[in-house]
Amino acid sequence: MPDIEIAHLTDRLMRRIHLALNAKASEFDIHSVGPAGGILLLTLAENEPARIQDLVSLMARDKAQITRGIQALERKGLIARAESPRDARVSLVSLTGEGHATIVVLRQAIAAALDGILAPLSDEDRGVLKGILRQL
Amino acid sequence: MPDIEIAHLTDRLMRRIHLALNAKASEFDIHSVGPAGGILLLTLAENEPARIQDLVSLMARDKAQITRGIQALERKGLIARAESPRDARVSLVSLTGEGHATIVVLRQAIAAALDGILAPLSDEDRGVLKGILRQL
DNA sequence: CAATTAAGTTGATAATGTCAACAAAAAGGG
DNA sequence: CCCTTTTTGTTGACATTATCAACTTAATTG
Repeated sequence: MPDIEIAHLTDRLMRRIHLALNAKASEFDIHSVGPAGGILLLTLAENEPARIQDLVSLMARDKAQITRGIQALERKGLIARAESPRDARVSLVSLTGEGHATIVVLRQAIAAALDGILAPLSDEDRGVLKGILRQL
Repeated sequence: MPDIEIAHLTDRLMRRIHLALNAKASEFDIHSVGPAGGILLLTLAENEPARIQDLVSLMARDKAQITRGIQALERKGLIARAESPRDARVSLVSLTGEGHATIVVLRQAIAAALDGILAPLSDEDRGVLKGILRQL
């Protein structure tokens, strides 16, 4: 019987985070970016400026999704694009001021939800978990 | 700056597993149960027989989703329901022979995909990861 | 320069997720 | 007991997310 448990548990953890956030979304999701938009913003914050392709691999999602996610956030004024000087096909995406402001709130909400879920873990275990996940 | 990284990394890991499996789905997803159906079957296998409500909490999904997932698998002959003798509202779901057979294949496919993704981890780290996730 | 490859966009469609309303049975309290 | 409240599961309607192929434009390669 092959071992699958990690996949199983990961799915569960992800879903719990999702549900916890969703339950309180109205309190912090001011621009209604939704889960997808939120992840996009956060990924962007840590990799600014980024090309669409970068986001595709960082987020492990289809490029069509990223394109549309970016367009939605752009319409809301949370991000802006600049043309790449070296390649006319790519546009470099970065956060606007409003985008940065949004992220501050987002981060706190996620941190709070996560904290509730990770409660049974010691600080040490959290560190270990993070370290292991980073390798992947 | 609150710490969010674990959520981030978990999302990524989940997506990678999803993509890896999706890419080879045609090779093993004989009954086209899809990701949702697969998780349902596996959860069921480890908690047989289960009530809908059990699956709801085990899988951290909405009850409507579970109801429909169960109906789909039932139509495919992979699971069967029995009435609970103590409570006329609940039906106890369990795998049929065909359901069990399906799971064997499923497990191997997931194990293979997971193995590829977890490659950078030592056996020890995998154990630690599993242990930590179990606490959650 | 022609052919191929890479980046991004769009359209169409499928799969998942959410939420509220509902029926039927159980549980609890006077 | 009866009445009210809860629990369990189902359904409908809808929103969000995911997938896949076709296509445009620009870079790359030989």
